[in-house]
Amino acid sequence: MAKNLVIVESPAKAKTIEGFLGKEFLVKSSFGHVMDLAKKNLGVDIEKGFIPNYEISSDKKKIVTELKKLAKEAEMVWLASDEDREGEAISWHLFNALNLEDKKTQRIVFHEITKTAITEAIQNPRKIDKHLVDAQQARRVLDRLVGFELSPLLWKKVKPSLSAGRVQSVAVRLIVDREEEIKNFVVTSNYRVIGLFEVLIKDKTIQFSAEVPKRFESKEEIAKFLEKCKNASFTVKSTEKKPGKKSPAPPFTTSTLQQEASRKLGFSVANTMRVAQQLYESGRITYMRTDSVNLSGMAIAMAKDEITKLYGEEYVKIRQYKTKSKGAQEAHEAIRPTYLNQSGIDGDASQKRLYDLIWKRTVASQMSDAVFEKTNVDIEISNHDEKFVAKGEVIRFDGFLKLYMESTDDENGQEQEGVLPPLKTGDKLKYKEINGEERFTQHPARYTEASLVRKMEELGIGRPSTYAPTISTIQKREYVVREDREGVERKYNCIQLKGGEIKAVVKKENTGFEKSKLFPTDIGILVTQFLMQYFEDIMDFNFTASVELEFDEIADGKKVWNRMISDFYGPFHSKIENTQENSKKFSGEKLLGIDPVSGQNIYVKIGRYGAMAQIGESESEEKPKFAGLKKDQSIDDITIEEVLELFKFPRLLGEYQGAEVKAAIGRFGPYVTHEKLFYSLDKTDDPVSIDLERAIEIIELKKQKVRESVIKEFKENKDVKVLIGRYGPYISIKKQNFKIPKGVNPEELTLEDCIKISEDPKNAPKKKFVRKKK
DNA sequence: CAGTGAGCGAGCTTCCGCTTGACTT
Repeated sequence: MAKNLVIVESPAKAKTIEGFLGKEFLVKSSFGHVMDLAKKNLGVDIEKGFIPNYEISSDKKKIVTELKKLAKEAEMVWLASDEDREGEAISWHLFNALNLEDKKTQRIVFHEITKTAITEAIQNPRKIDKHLVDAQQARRVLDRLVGFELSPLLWKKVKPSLSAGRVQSVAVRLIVDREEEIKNFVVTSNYRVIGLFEVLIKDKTIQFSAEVPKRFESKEEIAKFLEKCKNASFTVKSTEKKPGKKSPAPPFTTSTLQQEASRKLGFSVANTMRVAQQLYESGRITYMRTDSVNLSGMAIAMAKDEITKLYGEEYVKIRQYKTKSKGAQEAHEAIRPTYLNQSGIDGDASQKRLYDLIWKRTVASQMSDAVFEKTNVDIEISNHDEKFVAKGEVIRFDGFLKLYMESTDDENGQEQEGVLPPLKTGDKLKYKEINGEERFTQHPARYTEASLVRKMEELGIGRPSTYAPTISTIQKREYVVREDREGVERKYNCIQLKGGEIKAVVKKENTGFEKSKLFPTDIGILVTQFLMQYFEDIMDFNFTASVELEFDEIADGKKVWNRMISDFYGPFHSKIENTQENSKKFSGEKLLGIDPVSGQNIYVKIGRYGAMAQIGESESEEKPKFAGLKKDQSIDDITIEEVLELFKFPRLLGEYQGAEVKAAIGRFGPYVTHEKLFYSLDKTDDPVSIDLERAIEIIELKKQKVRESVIKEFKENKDVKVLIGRYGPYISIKKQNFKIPKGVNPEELTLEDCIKISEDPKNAPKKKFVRKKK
């Protein structure tokens, strides 16, 4: 029996550490937090001074039982959760949940997973820091109070099942605000002029381009300028050389990894985290949820060796990076390869690509600066005050660029500055062509998942472990959608001087194209408006940062945690009560126009089931008519014609096999119905224009699919069927589904087998909440 | 799965941050 039990947070970490510690130590993991506020109700006793009601999380009962047993048998228990607020709380929860004794419990922390660091930690144990635990309790209770008082208010005032919270609501606000900025953005245009020049050097003609620094306001102004250029001579007036340098980006944190993987590999935030988890579990990289850019001494030494071996000593430059992000807790290292001498790994394509990115970024971070020589050449126009400027860039020493260059979010990219010919003052130049081109100003860019994470990190909102889940929550709640949008064609003016002639042409370009961008939905906009109106302080971008300061004071023992919560809760709760009583239903109702048939008002608004249109007044005696909007329609920009179309449903298409076929739009999108059965339409079908022929095609196709899905039927009992679905074969009995136990051949199932399987409580279907019918 | 939208009242939804598998019709 092991004398010592060490408990860490992650099982992969436990495995590594056990190797360092020898037989006397058993290393186990808690799989993160083991206790949390009660799931039901508020979980906080407000009257008694915000006493939290903790319980062991349902998915941790098993591990707690096991750890309890091991702790009892051990002589000493070492709580080795991470060295941050949450980690301290995990240790404290373990202490309570495992009924540990003070005298046989030690708290240890280490910053890197090396034998030295761990041995040193064991030699320097301490006790649980109760102040730090209190800071975590304050964080936890505040989030629960905010989330569990705001959400029910939304259910009542806006729509059921919605959610609000310190992090997610601000994330949605960022996207809503950005869309508003874009809507209000006024596009203007101006002209830039680029000349293609020729110079004769050693009997060779060399071409290069130069730009007029000034932007021209109009076509006419450009034409005048080009007219002058026709007869002008061009001379190099001055050349200037300046040295420049570029430094590598720091090693990856969760947030920067998500950004780079999005830009360079096109990964979603969730995908990046899934692949990184796989790399971590197979021991390829260090921990992937971190806000630290720090590398261990060992990692730096490995990087130095590797760079020297690959490129030589002049490429090495050891650097210590400092984190800039707000609220960083730095319990881990930066994300880096475990073994820097492995430049590649086995694995699937995603794993290889992500590893390659991490390896390059890490190694490059310890390499020399790239050194440039920048050249500026001014070109005089003999009959005009304006000048042309040619810019060139030559790399004198590539340094880290040999390996890796961080990409940017700027979609237009910078102009590539090429190599200029060796120009001297007084050189005479000839123009080949001079082009004036209309350029448009651009609205601020919509967020991608990764650029939203960057913004959140900048504001100190959310943590490395929650970026990906938060992004998926706001999409799951349908506050935000991630979409591609097609661009539109735009015309722009060009004027060219070539061979002494000036020619104007209109060219076309595609603009407004968006790939995987985040757009707010009607409901996202509405909820944001509601929260901004009644809870501006929670929606303030600095709210998290300011409560974080208070958490720090609690951690330092300068503030009592439940006093801080009490000070916050008082005014917050009055606002909740006030809004509850004094505000009306918040539906975003908008008067769209008049119904030409009835002469009544047409409104659009958000109802219990989402966006809808209404003809007539809610308060009138005669009940108004309602119609749901289609999924891709928005109350923001729907037209009255589109709304009137919606009221034409259900449309009778005709008869098929003696029964009516109708088309309509339901909760799950457009469908046709026939003999009381429903058939969803394809994305390409439009319920407004679909004809009987196509409807029959859809009906027959679905019927065919249903027939094909049947593996077995029983004459004796028509209710019982063996079917094949998305996840393989299953048993269906009167709309209830049961999975087939492993090792059973579905073809050989008898009716008795099926009934037996369905009656086994182990296979009972999960209880699902079904909305009651009226 | 399904054609709702008033109001009533039952029972339900909801937060953030720490961790992985179990599980889906």
